[in-house]
Amino acid sequence: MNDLSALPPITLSIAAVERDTGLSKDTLRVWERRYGFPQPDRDALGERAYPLVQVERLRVIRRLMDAGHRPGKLIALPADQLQAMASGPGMDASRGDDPAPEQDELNRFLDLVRSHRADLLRAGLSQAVLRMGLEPFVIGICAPLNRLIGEAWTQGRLEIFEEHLYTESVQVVLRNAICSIAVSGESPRVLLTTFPDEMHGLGLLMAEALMALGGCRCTSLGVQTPAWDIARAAVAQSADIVALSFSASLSANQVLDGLAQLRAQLPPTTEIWAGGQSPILQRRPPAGVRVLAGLSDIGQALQQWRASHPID
Amino acid sequence: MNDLSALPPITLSIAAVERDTGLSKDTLRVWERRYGFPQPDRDALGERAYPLVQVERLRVIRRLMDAGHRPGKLIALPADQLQAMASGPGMDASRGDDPAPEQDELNRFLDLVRSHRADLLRAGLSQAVLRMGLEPFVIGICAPLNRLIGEAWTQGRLEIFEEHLYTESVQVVLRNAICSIAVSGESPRVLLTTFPDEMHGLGLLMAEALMALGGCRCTSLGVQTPAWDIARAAVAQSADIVALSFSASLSANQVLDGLAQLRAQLPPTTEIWAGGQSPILQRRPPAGVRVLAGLSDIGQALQQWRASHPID
DNA sequence: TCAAGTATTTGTCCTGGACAAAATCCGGTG
DNA sequence: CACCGGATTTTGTCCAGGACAAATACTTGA
Repeated sequence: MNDLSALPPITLSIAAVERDTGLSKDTLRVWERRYGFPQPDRDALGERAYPLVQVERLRVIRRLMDAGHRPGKLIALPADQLQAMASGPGMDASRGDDPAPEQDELNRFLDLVRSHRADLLRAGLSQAVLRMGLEPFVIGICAPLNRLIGEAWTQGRLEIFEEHLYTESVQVVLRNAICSIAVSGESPRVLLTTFPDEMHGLGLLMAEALMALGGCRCTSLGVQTPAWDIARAAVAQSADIVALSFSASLSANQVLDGLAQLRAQLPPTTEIWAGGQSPILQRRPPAGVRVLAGLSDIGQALQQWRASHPID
Repeated sequence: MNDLSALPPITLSIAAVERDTGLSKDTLRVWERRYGFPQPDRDALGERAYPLVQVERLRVIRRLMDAGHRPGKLIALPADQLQAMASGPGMDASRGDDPAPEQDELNRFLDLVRSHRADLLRAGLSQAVLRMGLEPFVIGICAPLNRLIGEAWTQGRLEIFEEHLYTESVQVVLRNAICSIAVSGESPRVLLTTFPDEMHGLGLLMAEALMALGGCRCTSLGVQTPAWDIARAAVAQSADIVALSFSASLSANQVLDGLAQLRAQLPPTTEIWAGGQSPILQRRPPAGVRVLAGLSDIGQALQQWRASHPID
C-alpha cells in the first residue's frame, strides 16, 4: 500500500481520506469528476494521492455541509471565503430560547472544554447537579450547553476531540445521577433508544434522566437500534411508551419511514414519543406519534399520560 | 414509497450488508463475480437485494475468516458444514485463560439477558463487582461474557435489542465502578478511545477500569475519534500512553493505516497500546505499537512502563 | 527440516455511466 | 402575501468489469 510509518505522509490514499473526512470513496471520485475538486495527485500506480491541504479543505467543506450548506456552492468558493464562513456567526437556526441568566456559567463550562480540563468540567457539572437539582440542571445547563458546543463545533472553534471530551464528561455525570435515583415508580414503562445512524446519545440520556425523575420505569437500549428491533423490544418489555431522540443528522426520510414502520409494528396502546433537534418533527409531525418540542415538555406529557391511565 | 415499509425488509441493500457483515461493497461484488456467492436478488431498480439467509451466511463466513480461514474455501462449503465449523471448537483463540469455574455464573447472566431482565442483570453485575473486586470481575466475568454474547449474536441466538440491553447494563455498571475509584495516581497519563467506524465501546470501558485501578490518570474520548484528532488530543493532554480498543468489525486496513498515521503524528515518547478482538493485531503487529493480547496484560504493561519511567 | 522461488488467491482501486432521492425553483391559487 | 404542487437541478450511491499488488499457499532443492 503506502508506507505512512516511515515519513510524515505528504499524501493520503482515498481510503484514508474517506476515514478522515467521512466522505465516501464514491463521493470523492464523483466530486473530482464533476467539480474538479479535490484533484489528487497520482502515485506510481495511478491511484489517487490526496495532498494534506486538499484534505484539510475537504474537512472544512464537510463541516459547512453538516451545517446545511450544499457542496456545489462550497466547492466553487475561494479558500479564504470558505474559512470566513467556517468561522462566521449564525450558522444554525438556533432561536434565542432563553435569555439565559446562566450564560456566565455556560461560558465557564465552555472554557473548561476548550482548555481540556475534563476533571474540572466533570466536577463542575456534578456540583451544578447537586446545587440546582437534576431537572433544572438538565433543562437549564445541559441542553443549552449542548447547543453551545454544537455551534462552536460547526464553526470550527472546537476540535473534534474537545467535543468528545465534553460528551464523555456529561455522559458520566448524567449516568451517575440517573443511577442514584431511587427506583420508585413502576409506571409508565418507558423504552428509550435512537434509530440507526444516529450518533448522538446525549439527548437520550437527558430524556432518561427526566423520565426517571418523573417516576418512570426506564429501560434504555442505547443508540442505533433498528426500528424492527425496537418493536420487538417494546413488546418483550411490554412498554407503555417508546421514547426516541433525534439529532439533526438523520435525514427526513429516515425519521419518517422509521417512525411509520415502528408505529405499524407496535400495539396501538403503546405510545411513541419523539423529541430532539430534527426539524422534520416540527414541520411534518407523523401520525400516531407524540412530538415533544423540548425536554421541558416531558413532565407535562407524563402528567397527561398518567391522567388517562389510572392505576389498575 | 413502498407498500412493504410496514414490514421488516426481507432483503438488505449492499450498503446495509456492508454495515452488518463488515465486508466492503467491493468485496461483496467481487465475491459474487468470482465465486457466485452471495447471489442477491435485484430490486425494481436493478440494485442488489440480499436475502437475510445469505447475509446470515456471510456473517458466519466472516467469523470463520477472522479465525484464519480463507474465503474461497469457505464459500465452497455446504451450509451445514459451515454451521458445524462455526459452532465447533477452537473457533476463538481462547487461550487457556481460565478453566472457567464461573461458567455457571456466565450462563446465569446470559439467561437474564435472554429473558430481558435488565434490572436483575444490572443488580447481579454490580453485586459481582462488589463480591469479587473490579479487576477479577472485568477479566473473569465481563470479558468472557462479552465473548459469549457476541457468539450468541452471530449465531442468531440473540436479538439485536437483547445485545443492546446487555451493552447498556454493563456500561452502567462499569462506569459506576470507574467513577468510584479515587483519583489517586497521576502517572502515566492515558488517553483512551477508538477509531472511527468502531461501534463497540465496552472494550474501551473495561480497559479504562483496569487502568484507573492501576493508578493511571485516564481520559476517555469515547468511541470513533479520527486518528488525526487522537493525535491532537494526546499532545494537548500530554498523554504518556494512547490506548486504543479494536473490535473485529474494523477492516485490517483501517486498523493498520490508522495506527501508522497515529504513530507518525505522535511524539516518539508517547506510547501506543492496542488491544481488542481484531485478529490483525496478532497476525501482523504494526511497528511502534504495543499490542496487548488481553485485558490481563494491562497490569504487567503498566508495571513495565513504570519501571522505565521513574517518577521525575 | 527449512529456505527460496513460483503460483494462486484476494482485496482494493480504477473508469465512466446511470438513476432516484433531496433540494430548489417556479407558476398558480386562495 | 402565503402556500402548495409540479418541474428542474443537484447530489450521493450503485453498477460493471478490468487491473494489479499484497498476502498466502505450494513446490522444489539443499
